[in-house]
Parts: sequence; structure tokens; C-alpha cells
Amino acid sequence: MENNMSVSNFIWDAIDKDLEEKIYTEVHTRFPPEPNGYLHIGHCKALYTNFMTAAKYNGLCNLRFDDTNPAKEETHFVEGIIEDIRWMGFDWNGGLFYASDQYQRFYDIAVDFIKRGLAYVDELSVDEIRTYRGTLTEPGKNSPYRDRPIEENLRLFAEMKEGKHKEGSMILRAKIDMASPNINMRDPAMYRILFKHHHRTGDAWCIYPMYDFSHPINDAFEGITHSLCSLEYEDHRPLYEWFVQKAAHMLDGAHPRQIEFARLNLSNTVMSKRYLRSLVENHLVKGWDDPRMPTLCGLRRKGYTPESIRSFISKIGLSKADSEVDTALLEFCVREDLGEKAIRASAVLEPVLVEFTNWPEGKTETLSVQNHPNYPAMGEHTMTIGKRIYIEATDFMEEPVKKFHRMSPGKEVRLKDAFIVLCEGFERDENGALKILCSVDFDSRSGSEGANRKVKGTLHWVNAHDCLPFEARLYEQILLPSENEEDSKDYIERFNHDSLLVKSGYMERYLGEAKVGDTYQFLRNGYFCKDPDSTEDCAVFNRVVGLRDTFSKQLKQE
RNA sequence: UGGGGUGUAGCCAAGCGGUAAGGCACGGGACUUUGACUCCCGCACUCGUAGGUUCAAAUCCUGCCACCCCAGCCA
Repeated sequence: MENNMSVSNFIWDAIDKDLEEKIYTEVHTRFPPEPNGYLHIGHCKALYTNFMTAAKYNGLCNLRFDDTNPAKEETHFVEGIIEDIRWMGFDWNGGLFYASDQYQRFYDIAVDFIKRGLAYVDELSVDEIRTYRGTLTEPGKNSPYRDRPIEENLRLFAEMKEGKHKEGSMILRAKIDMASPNINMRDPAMYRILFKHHHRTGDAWCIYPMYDFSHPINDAFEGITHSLCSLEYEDHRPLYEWFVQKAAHMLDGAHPRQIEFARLNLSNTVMSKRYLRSLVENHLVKGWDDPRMPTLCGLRRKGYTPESIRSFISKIGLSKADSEVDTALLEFCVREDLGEKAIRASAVLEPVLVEFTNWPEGKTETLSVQNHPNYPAMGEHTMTIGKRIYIEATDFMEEPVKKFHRMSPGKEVRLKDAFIVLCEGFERDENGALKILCSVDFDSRSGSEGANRKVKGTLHWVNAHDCLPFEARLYEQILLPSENEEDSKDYIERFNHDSLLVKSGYMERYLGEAKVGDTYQFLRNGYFCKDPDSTEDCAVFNRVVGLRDTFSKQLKQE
């Protein structure tokens, strides 16, 4: 697997130093998703960072489900996440873990904390706790329950576990410092009561550990050396270290280190689960795997390759600066990958009929076309051509604009892999349907001696006599640029209702062999991936990404 | 106004006291039976800003400014 993440980054520098100073003798990381939703492209940065860091140091990386909140987690999310990570090509060589497998050990440590006066059961209400916590600028004050006797704490905590107390009636808190300028240190919650069915432990527990307590302890249990996470946990690091240090005697010498990096933001892309969910629930998209979604299942369905996503993550680098990466880079990466791999084929999205005036009715010729212009080893396939073909409506102009070297009356163009044709005119039937008339220069047939004659334009086409109908789904950005700062977060308002464009076209017969998930380059149109919505009668293709198009860019400028 | 972070080109990002890598985007050109691909060329006299130290500063020091995160019994 490639490992060309920017040659240097601050995390690897830090690890190099740790290794040099013998603070660690090996590197062990972990990817810890909460199974409460689908993975999206933003998660890939954390995925890549943790897995590739382990790989760089010949270390291990664990996959750990951080399932400590039964209210939000579901089994099908763990299945989906596993599928996505496998698809991305990452291997949890350190093993598969669940925080929920450690509930008893977390509990034992909590009891030990109580015994040592490091934790207490608080009966303040949620509102009272908020008040007692103080504010960003004012210190908090101690709970009246803070100094209750150890025996009482032990008894109450045991009762919490036994289900003798209501949800919200009491929590277990770490006893740290209510006056700390870091709010996370103001006696954070360690355990809360939750009478919820857990997707793995069922009803065995009714108290569940909080992230701040379980995460560092879990890292230690798994022998994680470097716990790589995103920037918002920076403030939690002192707490992370506090738990590791205070529980040291029960952690077998493990002393994981947390290092934070900036998460991925993509221009015009919503990454938050809440808004992704709102798009699904408001039926603005067809589901979590709608090709417009930034979820991995959405990108996969659209036709993105795991290689292109990995290449993208490797190119964006790793730092602590808040950033927003241009989606143009992601598109570049998928073009780069598919450009190498995709078989070229012909499909016309907006068909217009062309009839050859000097072609005998009923005559058919068979042509051989390369699957890839740069790689002859990828083979060839055949196309047929008859008296009538379809070309792209946008490839014809009655009155051409300047620099237009496609088809227009009186001009010659090459039909790719076939002949040069001269446009002699066009006619419209009573319904206004266009028919273009061309004469064929039979001496210019591809592969023959006359094939070297140069004309300015080359068009793709399909044989009207044997082509197959198909549906093309073209996608645009799901979010419109925000009009102003205030509205920028109103993702429903910013939803691009023209983000899906459906066209009915014709594709060459060869494409009838395509299987769901296969991706081709439709000549001059872009990369297209066959969608599961396809039927026997009509294939459906998603456009992964268009080709670079300097001509239409030019037109827009003028 | 408390604490924790971050500022290098339109967007990312290297740089770690010796005179601004690389990628994307953009512009120009060559090639072309995909206006694709590929290939050339161009694109920061300056690193948020103002001072200071030094023969030498994006790198060290000081002040200021801007932006992000934190007051869940979410992760």
C-alpha cells in the first residue's frame, strides 16, 4: 500500500522523538469510531492517519468500536463501518475491539478510584451541575456531595449498577478541581445511569462509562502508544493523562499518548452527521448511499475508488491548522486513478440523429476500438456503424461560435475510430426533431492509409441501429455556496435542488456487458459507474466525475 | 473577559537560524483520432502584524491582531 503522506508531519516527528528517547519501543494506534452512523470522507483522514502511522513504524493498528452510549448505537452501523474500512483496504492488524467488552474492567477501576478518594457519587441535578460548574471565566464550586464518605460512595455506586436509582438521579464524578481554568477538569462525569438496551451487552448494564474516562483507559488496555485524534480533544488531554496516571497501577505499565490533528473539511460539503441525517430524513437525497452524499457508501456507489480516496488523504497532509480542502483535489484524485484503469467506451447523453447520405441502407461495418489509448495491453473491443448514428447534441451547432471545431454545416469532423464526415446540412421534421445529414469520406477510415488526414474535431458516437438505451445520472455539488456568512450553516436552505440531473441516452452495445459497480470512461463525457438501480431493459450509470473540460471553461469566460 | 490551539499563494502544505519544496486550482504553449491524457513554461523579493536579537530570521524574543475549540449525565 502506498505511503506517500507528506514526507514529514508533526505527528511522525513526535513519534520519531518518542522512539529515539525510548519512551516507546513500538507504535500501536487505533481507529475508534462510535457505531452511531456511517463513515464519511472526513473519517478517512483519521482512518488513514492511524493506519498509515502504524504501517510506517511496522506497528499495529486496532479497530475499536467506542460503544459506550447505548442510546445512539446500533449493530448495523458496526457492520457498515467494518464494510467501509475493508473497502478502503485497511487491515486492523492489531485486532478488533469493543469498548463494551471492557465494561467490567472500567467498573473495577471506578471502584478503585472511589476507594482512593478520587471519585464520588453526586446527586445534583443536571441543571445544578451546570450551575456549579461555573463558566468560562468564573470558577466552579464544589458539590455538597463531593466529600461524602468513601463507604457511602461505594454503596451508592453499587446501587447505581444494580439499577436501584433512576436515570439522572446521580452520577459518578472524578474528584479533580472545580476551580480549574480547564472546564474539563471540573470534576467530569465518569459514569451515568442509562436504562437503555445496548446492542452488544443487552441489559446487563444500566450504568455506562463516559468517553473521557473510558477512552484513555481503553487505550491503555489495548496497549495503544499513540492515540491520534482530532483537535477538539486537545482540551481533554490533561484529563486523559490524569486518568492514565491515576489508574497506572491497574494498567500494566501502559502509558498511551494522545496527539491531536486538524480534521478534514471539504468545500461545499456537509460532514456533520446531524445534517447528513436531515438530508436523508427530508428526502432531499435518496438515502445514506445517495451518490451525492459524502459518506463512504455514497462515494462508493457514485464510483469513487478506495485508491483515489487514499491518494486524496495522502495529498492533503496533516497539520493542526483549521482548513477547508477544495473538492477539486478529490476530483483530481479520482480522475487520476480512473484515467489509468477505466476502459474507454462510447455513450451519447443527449442524442441527435445523423444520417449518412452516401451510405447504403442496410450496410453495417465493424470497427475495432482500443480499450485504452495509452495501454494497448488492455485490449480492444468492436463497434458497429450503419447508415445512422447518434452524436451528442452539444457537438453540433447550426451557427458555430468561434473556436468551435465540432460539427456544423459545411465542416468536416472525424468520428472517432471510424471516418471523417462532411456535414452537408440538416432537416427538422414536423415535431422539430433534428436530423443531421453527412457524407462519409470512406478513404479516411481509421486504420487505413487515408486515416492520417487531419481535421480539427473528433466526436464520439453510437450506431443508431444497435445501440442500447441507458440512464445517465449527473451529480453536482450538494451545497450551493452561501450567500452570506449568517446563512452559511443553513444546509437545508443551501441544498442544491439541481444536484441531480438525469438524462436518457444511448450507449454502444459493448456496454451491455457492464456489471453493477463497473466503471468506464464514456469518451469525452467522463467516468461512469453502473448503478444497482439498473434493470434488464435500461442500465443506469452514475457520473463519477467529468473529464477536465477546457473548452466549455473557455466558452463560459467569453 | 478564563483556558487550549492556529495563522506560509485562491485551496492544502513543507520548512526546525544560512536566504520560500511539492500538490490542487489558475494562465500560456507543445502534442493529440477523447478540446482527455502526457509534456514544457509561468504562478509568494516574502511567511497575520509591529518591533527586537543576529553578519544572517518564516524559523529566536516581545507586544498586538485575526480565526477555531471548551461551560453534555454525547463521542
